[in-house]
Amino acid sequence: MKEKNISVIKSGRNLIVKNVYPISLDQTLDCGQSFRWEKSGDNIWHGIAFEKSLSVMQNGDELVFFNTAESDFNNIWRDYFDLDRNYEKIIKSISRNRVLKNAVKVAGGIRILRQEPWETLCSFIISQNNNIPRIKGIISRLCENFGKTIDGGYTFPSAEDLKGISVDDLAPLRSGFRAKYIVDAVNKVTANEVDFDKLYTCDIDEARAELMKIKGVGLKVADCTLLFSFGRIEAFPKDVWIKRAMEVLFDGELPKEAVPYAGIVQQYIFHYARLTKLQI
DNA sequence: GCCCAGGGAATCG
DNA sequence: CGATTCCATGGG
Repeated sequence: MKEKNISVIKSGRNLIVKNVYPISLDQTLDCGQSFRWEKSGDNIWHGIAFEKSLSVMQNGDELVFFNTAESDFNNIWRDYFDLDRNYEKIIKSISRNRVLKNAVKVAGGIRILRQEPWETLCSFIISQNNNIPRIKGIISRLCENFGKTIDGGYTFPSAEDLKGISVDDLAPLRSGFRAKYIVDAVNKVTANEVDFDKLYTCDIDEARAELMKIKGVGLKVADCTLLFSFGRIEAFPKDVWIKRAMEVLFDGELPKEAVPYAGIVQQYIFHYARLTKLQI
């Protein structure tokens, strides 16, 4: 599993990371798996995760982590950006399929993030029957109202931060019918009725069922959480885009080359379908 | 006004 | 079971 030659070089207060291939920060941070990263005009991505603020930039095949300690890189960002998974091997394998080979051309720089479970669960509860700009707005207001202020912005409020919250308390989010789902998630997670720890390794259907104890969490939200937080690439979130794309591209059935890497391929297809607006 | 948005619950038949 | 309807809100 470990990729061979990631090299991490200190350069003043920055870290230069080389030999990560393939990776595209633009694709990875703007493909709908996360909602809190923003790129400034100077090509630098800014975000907050695990209560740490990060500015990061890509220069060709180099990643520059600004003002980042090696310990933070190794403890947080290395896993967050999934830098130790061998994507080259996966792409080689799925590219035997002609359509997937084309999808890789426009989306092959995506890394499946390993985000905080609570943030991902909450974000995709908010995502249901919603569009990405408004999802981002609601999440932004959630963080401003209930997160901690740190240098560079607000943290995503933990379930514990939100403990005891009511639907009325969430009114400033303007999240509509989803507020009651957020409340139920807060209640079940803080009460340990939903156990995140086992979701990394337990049977995938058991993991889905665990998350689906929460009202407002169905198969799609569960699979997004398992894929974008727990590295469970066998999860395959089926949203409206994917359903359409699967029909057009594959007559409804995932090519067998893709099955072992379903979740990663899902992101390639999702990004490909949205970019090309399905005029394929 | 209408339609749709990274769905899911409730309620049918 | 599968199919339909409703859910809040905002942009096109």
